[in-house]
Parts: sequence; C-alpha cells; structure tokens
Amino acid sequence: MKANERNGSLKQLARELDLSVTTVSRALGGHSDVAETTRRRVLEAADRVNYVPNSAGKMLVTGRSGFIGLLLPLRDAQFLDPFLGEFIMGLSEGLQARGRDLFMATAPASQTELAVLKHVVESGRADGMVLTRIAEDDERVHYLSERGFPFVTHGRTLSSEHEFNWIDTDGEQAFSDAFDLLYGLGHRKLAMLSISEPMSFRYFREHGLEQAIVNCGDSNVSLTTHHVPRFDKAKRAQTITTLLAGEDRPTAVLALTDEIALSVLQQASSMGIRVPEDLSVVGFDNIPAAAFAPPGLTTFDQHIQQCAELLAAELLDSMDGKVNIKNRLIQPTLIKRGSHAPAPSC
Amino acid sequence: MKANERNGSLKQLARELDLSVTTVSRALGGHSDVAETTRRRVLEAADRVNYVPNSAGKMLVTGRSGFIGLLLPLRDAQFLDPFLGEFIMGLSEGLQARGRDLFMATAPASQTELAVLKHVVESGRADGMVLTRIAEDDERVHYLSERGFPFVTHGRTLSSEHEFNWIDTDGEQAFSDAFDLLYGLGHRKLAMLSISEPMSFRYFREHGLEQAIVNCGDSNVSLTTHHVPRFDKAKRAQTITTLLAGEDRPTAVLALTDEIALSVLQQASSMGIRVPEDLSVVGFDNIPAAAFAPPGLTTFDQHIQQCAELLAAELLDSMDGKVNIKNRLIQPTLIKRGSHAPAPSC
DNA sequence: AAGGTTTTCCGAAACGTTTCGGAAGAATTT
DNA sequence: AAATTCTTCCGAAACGTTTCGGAAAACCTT
Repeated sequence: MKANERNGSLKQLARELDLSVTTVSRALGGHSDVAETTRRRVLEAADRVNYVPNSAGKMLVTGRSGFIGLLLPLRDAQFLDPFLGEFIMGLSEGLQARGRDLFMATAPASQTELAVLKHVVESGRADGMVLTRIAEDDERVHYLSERGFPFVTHGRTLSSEHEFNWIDTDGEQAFSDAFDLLYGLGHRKLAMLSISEPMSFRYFREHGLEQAIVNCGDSNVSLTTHHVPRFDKAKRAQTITTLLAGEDRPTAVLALTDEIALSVLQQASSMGIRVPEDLSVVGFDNIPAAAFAPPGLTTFDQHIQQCAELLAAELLDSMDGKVNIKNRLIQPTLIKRGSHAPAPSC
Repeated sequence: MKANERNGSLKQLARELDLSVTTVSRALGGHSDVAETTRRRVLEAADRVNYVPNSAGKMLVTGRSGFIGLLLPLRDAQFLDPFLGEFIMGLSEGLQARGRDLFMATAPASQTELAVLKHVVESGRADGMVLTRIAEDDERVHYLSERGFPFVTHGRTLSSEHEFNWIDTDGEQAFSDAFDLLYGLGHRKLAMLSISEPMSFRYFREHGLEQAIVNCGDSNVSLTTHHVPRFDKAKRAQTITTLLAGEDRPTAVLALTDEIALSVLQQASSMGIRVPEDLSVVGFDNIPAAAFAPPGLTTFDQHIQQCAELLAAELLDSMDGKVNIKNRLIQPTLIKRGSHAPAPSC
C-alpha cells in the first residue's frame, strides 16, 4: 500500500482491483467500453469499500458543482418571510429528485445582494440560481441574463428586456377575483393596503384590482391605495388607524399580504369595528395564522411549496437544454373564511 | 494569450501581471513572503479583473469545502416545522459572519437520513454538520461521533455515551415553571398532550412536568399523559375530544408544542368549553399563530434564531480547535397570553 | 570583500476526478 | 492468412488551487 493514497480515493480502489483508474472511473460512470464482468467486479468492490467520489475532484474537471444556489432574501433579518420554510422545502425536494443539492447564499450587511450573487456565480459554487422577491426592475436578473448563467425566479420583472424562466402567482387575477367577490356583496368603497417597495408582485396585485374596477364600469366604486414601508410596523398601524377612523371609512379592505391583513383585523377589533359585519377584509398568502385570527381571514393560497418544486424542475430542465424559456402563471385559490360579508347597508 | 487558460483563473492573472502563479496566490492569501508593492499590484489587478478563486480548485487542495451542511428534517414533507425558516436564517447568519456557506442535505424517500449523512460526509461536500430533532438515542450522532466528524446539534440525546457540542432549550425547566404557574392558580387536574415519537425533547418536557409534581408534594395533583403520532391529525383530534368530553376533565392542559395546543383550543371552542374560564391551555414554541388564536395562547418562546446563530458559532469554534465540548441550555421565556386563568371552582 | 542573513520570488508537485487518444488482443470479414 | 472491425483496457493530460523546498537578489555584518 503506497503512502500517497488517501482513504477513499479512486486510485486506491483501482489498485485494490488491479485495474487502471480510468477503467474504474468508467465502470462507475456506466460507460460502454468496459466488460460486463469487470463492471460488476468494480461495482461490488466500490460498494464493499463504501466508495464515495470526492466532489471537489469531480467538480474541478466537470466544471459543475452539483449545487443550486438560493439567494436568501433577508434584508431585515428580524422580518422573516413566512413561507421561506415552505419554499426551501419545495425547492430541496425538487432538486433532490434530480440529484442536485441546495445551498443558501446570504448577503452580509456589508455587501449588496448583487455582489454576493456575482461571487457565487464566479466562484463556480453553484451551477444555477434561484431568485425570489423580484423587483419591478431587478439588477440581479440583469446580471444573470447578461452573464448567460442559468437561473429561475419566483416572480417576474415588469420590463421584458430579458427573457428568462420564471414562475409567478397570478396576483392580477386573484385581486380581480377578490374585487368581484366584494362587489357582488355590495361593496363600493374599497381600500387597498400595499407596500412602498417596488416589488413586482405589488404592481400586479394593485393593477389587477384597478383593472377590475375599470372593467366593471360602475362609477360608484371608489378605491384608495395606501403604501407603507414593509418593515415599518408603527407607520403601518397608524395608517390603518386613520383609514378606519375616517368618517367615510371603506367597507372593504384588500391587503397586499396576510401579514398586513392581520394587522387590519387587530386594529379593527381594538377600535370596536366588527369584522365582517362592519368591515370586510381580504388578504393574500394564506399563512397559518390567517386561519386562527378571528373571524378567520379570507385569503388566497399561493401553493408555495408546489411552485418551488416546479421552479426546481424548470431550472434543471433548462440547464439540461431540454427547453428554452418557460413561464408559468400559477392560479392561487381563494380560501373563504369569515372575514368577508355583504356590505353594511348604513 | 495562450489558449489553455480559462477566464478568471489564477494563471491568467499571473501572466497578466508577469508574475508566477505562486506569488499571486500568496499575495492574495496574505502571506508574508511577498513584497508590499507587489501585493498591492496584485490586489489591485485582482480587483480590476474581478478575480474570484475557483472553489473546486481550492477545495481539492485544502480538503475543505467551506460548506456546513444542515440535514433537513422532512420525514413528512407535508408537515413543516414551523420554525424551520427561523432556524435556517439564524444558521446562515452565523455562518456567513465567519465566511462559511450553508447547504441543505435532504433525504429522499428511498434513503435513510443516515445514508444521506454518510454520503455528504464521505464526499467531502461539507466540513461540518448541523443536526436537529435529536432522538433519545440517535444513530446520526453515533455515526458522526465515531467518525470524528465535526458537528453540532440542536437538542441532545439521552445517553451520554458520546460527548458532543449541543445547544438545547431547557424544556425541563419550562414545563416545571408551567406547572408552578398552573398550580399557583389552583389547578390540580392536569393533562399533558405529547407525541409518540422518541424525540428527546419530548422526554425532557414530560420529565420536567412530572418532577415538578413530585417536588410540590401535593398528593391531590393528578396528571394523565397522552401520546399521539405527530402526523396523525385525526387521531390527535379524537384524543383531545375524548379527553375533554370525559366527565372529570382536566382543568388544565399542557401541550408539548403550540401546534398541539392550537388543536386543543379549536376542539374546546367547538365543544363549547370556554378557555380560559373552564380550561387553561399552555403550549410551547411561540409560533406566530399562537398570538392570533383566541384567547391568545400562553406559551414559551424558544429564541430559535438566536439558538441557531449560537450553534453556528460553536460549530465553527470547535472546527478551529478553539474549544472542545460545549453544551448550552437556553432558557425559554414564558409568554403570558389569554389561555390560562384560575382553576374553575366547580 | 567575503560571508551570512533576510527578502522576495518561483518551479513543481499534489489534491481526485474525468476524458482523449491510442493500443493490445479478440473476433470478424475478405 | 491477411485485413478489418470490435471490445476492452490504459497512460497521460487536464481542471485551478495551495504549498514545499529551493533559488536569486538584496541587504547586513564583520
């Protein structure tokens, strides 16, 4: 036994079998030019010794790491995306089904997300990337597109400057449906609570609502939209309070997310405004707490885990050259709970 | 420009600077035997060309990947650990602060968690491991201990056969405190709802409660403990129903987790049992929904994100040989909400 | 000015894998 | 029997990095 052989190396296995490294490698790799009997011998030995190929060696020569990177959205670490767990779960299931691993790339406070992304791509740490929380005009998308690096996003940009693989929830349709529901219940005075960050999902949801109002052609319908920074809880509470305290308060509030909707529910309750008798509230996301907050929040389910799984599959497909560009709009499903009702007839 | 040079390689950088690969590498690595002027020249050029070292090359020669692996607990993918997101966030913050990356290792249905773990360790894909959901006697801990591979766990085993780095929430103390709280409110008939899987956190929480009862020395105190499979929602509901429908129903229920406690709240409400007037309920975990479920669940906060951050730090410390074995018991904090009250005096 | 020391640099090997091009022998064809 | 093809194997190079040991040059010391 020579000294310069590490524990589980191919070389070691080859010498034990009295074969060349090449042959062992090809046997393990399932190539054609190795005799059936030798292959069996190799496979059996590899199994016996519990041989696992060193990933660095393989990576160096193939140029692929086997990793897919997820750029973690943690601008404000306090504030956790409620479905991050679900998303990761779905991704990792979808990837693992095709033999890839998931790794998380996080941006330290000192660095921009873009810098981290570049570093990951340039270092060869990942073969493909997954992006979430897409901005209306997203520099990360720019970079990856121009670099020609495989990636996929949950959410889309507004401009169609670059074509790329994305999956998105159809917030436009959902908010249109939400309007129809509320309009059908007699609501004419609506308010929308949104965020001030230029995320594209915000645009689509607002736009869907506005379009639906235009389309219904009823000039009695009024809508006010309020934008509040996503992390500024105090300002949000204040905005909600003034909105609900106003003398001609809306009869229905549509919230961009469940998180905001839940705030509305709390504020309303503390102000003695009854939901759904006095006020209807509709959210979006179907986070777990939505089911528990009385009277039960009416909202839309995003099927986030399935989306993530699909996302993984599409990324891998595109990397294997199977398809070129594929975009999918997932229809969220309306979850009717107790927070909506006919408009008060006062 | 020679053809056999890839884009951002060290070799290329060296030839542009008219230096040897060695010198450039050492300049970048901050070694002492390179002139200050040369170092600056190198650093500046590297910055200009946006040089990022190839991770596979480095990995191959150093033997370290820079990755820490988290073995994802997804036995039942439907059922998501509510604080998985928080945990991942904490870990990834703690790791990124010291220049490591996090990668998720998931076990496909066809493979046992142990097999996946072995594969990750053997392939050199990770330099260290993080384990969660530790069983009373955990084969993964066995393996890593005997292999001498760096790892750290959230939770501990019951046996002290192996010494290893762990951090755990002090569920024993918490449930003892919970008992004191309820006993002080006059509760004497208690029930504990637990799971049937042999997870160690289950043991500690049950044990803490039992010991507290023994210690108080009041023979009027009675306790019944019920074990239900973690994923069997139907059976859980049924167990709760029969428990609450019994003629001498407990005045207080302690649930192993918030998730179970929330089920109790729902069942009680649908059976017309008032919480907290007729029944007190205490949970554990402080998941977001606990705040929204009326009347507000009294529970314990685990500080999961901080734990994860600490966990990362300890793992890295132990890998750097700074400390040997370090175990930490984190005290959860009691969150008093509306689900506990003096025992009914019937 | 000769010897010694320090500074600064470099060649070459090594890490573990895959793969290209070829070679030896067996099997087939002419 | 010679020529051709097929099968099965292998040597060597390559991927990009770090590091060992040494070498050249510059600087001291006496």
